[in-house]
Amino acid sequence: MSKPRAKLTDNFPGCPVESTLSFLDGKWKGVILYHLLEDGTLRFNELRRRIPSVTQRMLTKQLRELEEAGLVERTVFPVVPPRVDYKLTPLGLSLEPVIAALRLWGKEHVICENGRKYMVMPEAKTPSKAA
Amino acid sequence: MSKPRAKLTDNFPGCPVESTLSFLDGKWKGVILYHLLEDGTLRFNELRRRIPSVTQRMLTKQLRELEEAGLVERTVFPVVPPRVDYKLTPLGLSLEPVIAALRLWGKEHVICENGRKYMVMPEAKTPSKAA
DNA sequence: CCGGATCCTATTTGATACTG
DNA sequence: CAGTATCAAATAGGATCCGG
Repeated sequence: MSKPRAKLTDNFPGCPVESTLSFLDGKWKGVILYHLLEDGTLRFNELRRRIPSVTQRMLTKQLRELEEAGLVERTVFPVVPPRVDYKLTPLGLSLEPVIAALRLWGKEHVICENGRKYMVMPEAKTPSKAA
Repeated sequence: MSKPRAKLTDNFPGCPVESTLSFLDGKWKGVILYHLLEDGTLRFNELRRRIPSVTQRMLTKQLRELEEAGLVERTVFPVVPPRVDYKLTPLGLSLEPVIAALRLWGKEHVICENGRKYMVMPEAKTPSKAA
């Protein structure tokens, strides 16, 4: 702990971009947020089923980080067997446009099948030239 | 090589989100893209000056990854001293709405000063949790 | 059902020195 | 100026077992 690597970037113009990305960091936060946006409230194992290749440990971990960031709310029901619900906080919900933008770009420019990635160049399909 | 960690997620609904994020992954890609969007073309050290805490090694690495992803174009001028320009490809430019969304959210919900992060809740205007 | 605790490996990043 | 090369540290992620 002698020298904590700069957790975030410098306070420079690009900072807001990095700040936002820092909340989406980790292998599963994007999908988690996506599913919570879609379904509203999900239990732990419901989330797990929607993200088959995530391990219990990592799902827990990423959910805790999202919770700590104030994006996700965790509700524990004192019942047996245990029941824990996850849903987005207002702050989490406010990420909707961000997730939407990420999703849109992915749908337009990446073909994702069977775990493989293929790029789709912009001119090949839509000549939406904004340059 | 026995079991390569799934590089990407499953081909599930959240996939486009994850795909896009995978291109922005790494500590500096966000800022790099931001600055290239802002300034159009930048030389290596110009980029470095805009991102003071990035190391030479990392800047090179991330730029190479962006190049390989087809988002950034690298131009080497055969002169002495060397000159290398970086600019976005059309595909890279198409990320503009994504970066804009990330940036907007960051500006609205995160205060980033002196390397510290403070959240700004959507309803409460004052960050009562800042400790 | 929802985790926490351990252990272990892979990947990422940083520090530093060197080069055409 | 724009990198490479090496080494070491830190982190992330996965596998597995345990527990209320």
